Amino acid sequence: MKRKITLKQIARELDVSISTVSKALSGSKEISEDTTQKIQAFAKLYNYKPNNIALSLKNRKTKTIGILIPEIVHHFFSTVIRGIELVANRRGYNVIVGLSNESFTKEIINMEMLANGSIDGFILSISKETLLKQDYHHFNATINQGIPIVMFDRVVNEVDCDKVIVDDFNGSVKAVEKLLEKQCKSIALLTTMDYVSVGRLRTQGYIAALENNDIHADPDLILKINDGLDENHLEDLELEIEQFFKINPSIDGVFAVNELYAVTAMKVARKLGLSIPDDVQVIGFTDGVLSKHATPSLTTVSQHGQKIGEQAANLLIDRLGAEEAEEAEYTMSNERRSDFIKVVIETEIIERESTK
Amino acid sequence: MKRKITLKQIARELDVSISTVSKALSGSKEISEDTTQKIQAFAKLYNYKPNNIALSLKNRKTKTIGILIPEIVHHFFSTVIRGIELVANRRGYNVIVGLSNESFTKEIINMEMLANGSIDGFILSISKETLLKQDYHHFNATINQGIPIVMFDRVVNEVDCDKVIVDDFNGSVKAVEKLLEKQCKSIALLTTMDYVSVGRLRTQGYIAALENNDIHADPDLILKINDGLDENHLEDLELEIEQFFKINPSIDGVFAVNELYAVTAMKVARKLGLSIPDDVQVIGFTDGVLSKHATPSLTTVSQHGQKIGEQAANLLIDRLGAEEAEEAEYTMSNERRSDFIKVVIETEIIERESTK
DNA sequence: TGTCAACACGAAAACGTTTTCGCAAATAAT
DNA sequence: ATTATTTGCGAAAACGTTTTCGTGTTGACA
Repeated sequence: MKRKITLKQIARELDVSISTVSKALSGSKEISEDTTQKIQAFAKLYNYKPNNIALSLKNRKTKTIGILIPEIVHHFFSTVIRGIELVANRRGYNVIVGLSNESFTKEIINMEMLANGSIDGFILSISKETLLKQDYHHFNATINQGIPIVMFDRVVNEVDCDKVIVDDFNGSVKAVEKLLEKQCKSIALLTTMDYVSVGRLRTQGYIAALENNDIHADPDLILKINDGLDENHLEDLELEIEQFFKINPSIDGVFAVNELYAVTAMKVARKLGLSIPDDVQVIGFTDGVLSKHATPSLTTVSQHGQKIGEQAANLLIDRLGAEEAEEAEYTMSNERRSDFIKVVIETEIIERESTK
Repeated sequence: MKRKITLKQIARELDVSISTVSKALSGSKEISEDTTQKIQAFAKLYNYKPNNIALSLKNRKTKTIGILIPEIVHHFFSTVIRGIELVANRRGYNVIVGLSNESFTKEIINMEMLANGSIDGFILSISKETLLKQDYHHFNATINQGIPIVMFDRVVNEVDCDKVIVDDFNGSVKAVEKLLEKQCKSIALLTTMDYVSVGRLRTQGYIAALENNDIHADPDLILKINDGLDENHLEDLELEIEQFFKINPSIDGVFAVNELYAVTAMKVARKLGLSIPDDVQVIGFTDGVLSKHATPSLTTVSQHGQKIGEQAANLLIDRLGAEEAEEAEYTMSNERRSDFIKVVIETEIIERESTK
């Protein structure tokens, strides 16, 4: 069990100073060719690699990004992580993951844990509880400490930072207009409570699309589902949707703000003897495994999670680079209130079997 | 933009030494109550938190675990991560994630990147390419450097470390026996190529279960699917399975080693006019979103990914603790070849609509 | 032979902690 | 009043780097 070798050990072994070793390894021309050769050979032999922690301490940056998301067992979030990891790695960064579990407190604890030097910046999506509480002080505190944040998907105006969002509004508009185009006359909306910003935006898109086509949005056709825990009370969800269908037999099109609602709607419809897409057409938001492999496969609004992750990572790393540059220059007394960027990722409709 | 405050700054501000501050904050009784009060108040006011990097350097441990998995957009792996994160956090550890993307090279690069001080230990699942190459030197090298590894799911005998595995063999046996119990006479197996150890084990379980019941396993009923990239050539997968069904019309039961194969089989069966579960019953391995929400919902062998993650994390952290203890004791010249633990997580059959 | 660069290298500081040890002053014991 | 013991604090080392600034040795040049 050989611990990793350090500069000091190499120095002692070769009877030179630590500085000489360091310089030789970085190829400084301050050191003679002879010693450089010798040192490099020795280092290679013992597989020397500089200790990251020591470097982090010295450089006051860790080259790692903190990701903070509400839940990881979730297709959308994991694609985002994949995107982040992809560009982070390409640009020499590591990725450390924290899970808030939709809890305000865990979000804060996680942030504080990572903000103490472990990471250079955050990429995060806000937990539901935080959204409910509307308490964003921890984000602002972190930013004030000089740690940049990039928010994605679930973002909020109260925090000044770069943001990457899905074009929820237009995505919904597109979806609903697609249904209209396919001759749906009575389009229902399956959505979440309003405090989830994406839910709200998608609802607005639904309404706007209808009104664009001179159709008055009938409140009875909107089902706001209280998703305390989503996955877990599947029965309730099914029941609720079934009731909804029974009360509104006119429904011939369904737009659901997530996959689960969409496939559940299909299930219920079939149970009620309705055929898809002949009697009811369905479009969901979020293009995940479910949509692809459901029968019939589901037409969806794809969010391009990976692209979101990539963009977020690029924004963050760019900003980290910029900060460094600023510090290097004359200290920029003019407090450059650098403007923050909001990237909107366009959605795309993927047509499958649940629409005609 | 106030950088985080350090001991040094507090010391300067309060006109005491750094050591005094440090001691006061840790509540050492070496320091008078007066100064302690003063210092603690000041620290609280300025929200002092010790710098993690500095601590890591000093203590030569980072309190973070490196997770290295082939793919994150995958229900099973993300549940494992959730499990790891859960106990890691509870036990004061952070979690840093690397993705190998099933690539041998990326696996090595990632390991080396993290092994240079960034983490205290690894939890990993081996990439397919590595499995194919059968080159495990990087794992052993890491272990020799004193960095413990815990492998899960895709493990390998050639590396001496703790392991957490699913009881693939018995899971398969249970599944097949369940089908037999439900009066299936001709049970097909949809599996992967043999180099994926879990695929092999599940295949063995299938054969054993049949033989236990005095049925000769018919090679024609075994379809080994070459999943170069799984998700991406869905069409091919469907076609291949369809051919298989046509050649073997006797099939009245299907056991698939993963969800995707199972739902695809159901899709194909339905397409061929077979009804599920009346004509064909299906059981899949891996209990993910697909199984739960497919129609009909899929009877599966659940792997308890989260439990696997929790166990793995506990094993690793226990070992890290043990190491520390060893160092503390007299240096243990007797080279305690500590025996490694292999935890087997039992599977469980979750019955749903795809079986009678 | 004396002066000056160039060369090759080392000492030391810095990043932010914790901890051991030493030392003075204050208190206690004789 | 003298010695012994506590009390309260600071100096310094250590973790592993990089980098700035010296400094001694060599060779060239006048």
